[in-house]
Amino acid sequence: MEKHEDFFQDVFAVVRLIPKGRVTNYGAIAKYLGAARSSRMVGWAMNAAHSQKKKVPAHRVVNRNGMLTGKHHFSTPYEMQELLEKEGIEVKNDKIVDFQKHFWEPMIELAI
DNA sequence: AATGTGACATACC
DNA sequence: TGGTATGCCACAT
Repeated sequence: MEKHEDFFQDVFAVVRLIPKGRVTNYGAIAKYLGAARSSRMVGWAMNAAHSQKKKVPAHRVVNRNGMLTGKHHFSTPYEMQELLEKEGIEVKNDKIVDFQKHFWEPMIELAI
């Protein structure tokens, strides 16, 4: 087996697979990658998403509560919410409305 | 090698 | 409801 690529790259790959209008959380991604307890790393990977040449829809990744905790890391705090709303996701009080409804679970969608 | 960090998750008060 | 504490693990210095 080849050695794993950077954990970051795996995270980015999954995030890019998130369909438009869907969202997921850090824990789910971590779990999908086989590192269920590395949810923090997923968030941290997003921090590096900015340096990636390929765009990473980081706005589709929120915390377990559906809260836009990472919005401060965008160009503007509004960008994240606007992007989500543009995709048909309603955001109220920095929190996604009907989060479960829009939730996208890699484990299922990617049919491991 | 050791220490610090973090866009989380969970537990506790 | 919200602050604090702890576990967790990959990465930066």
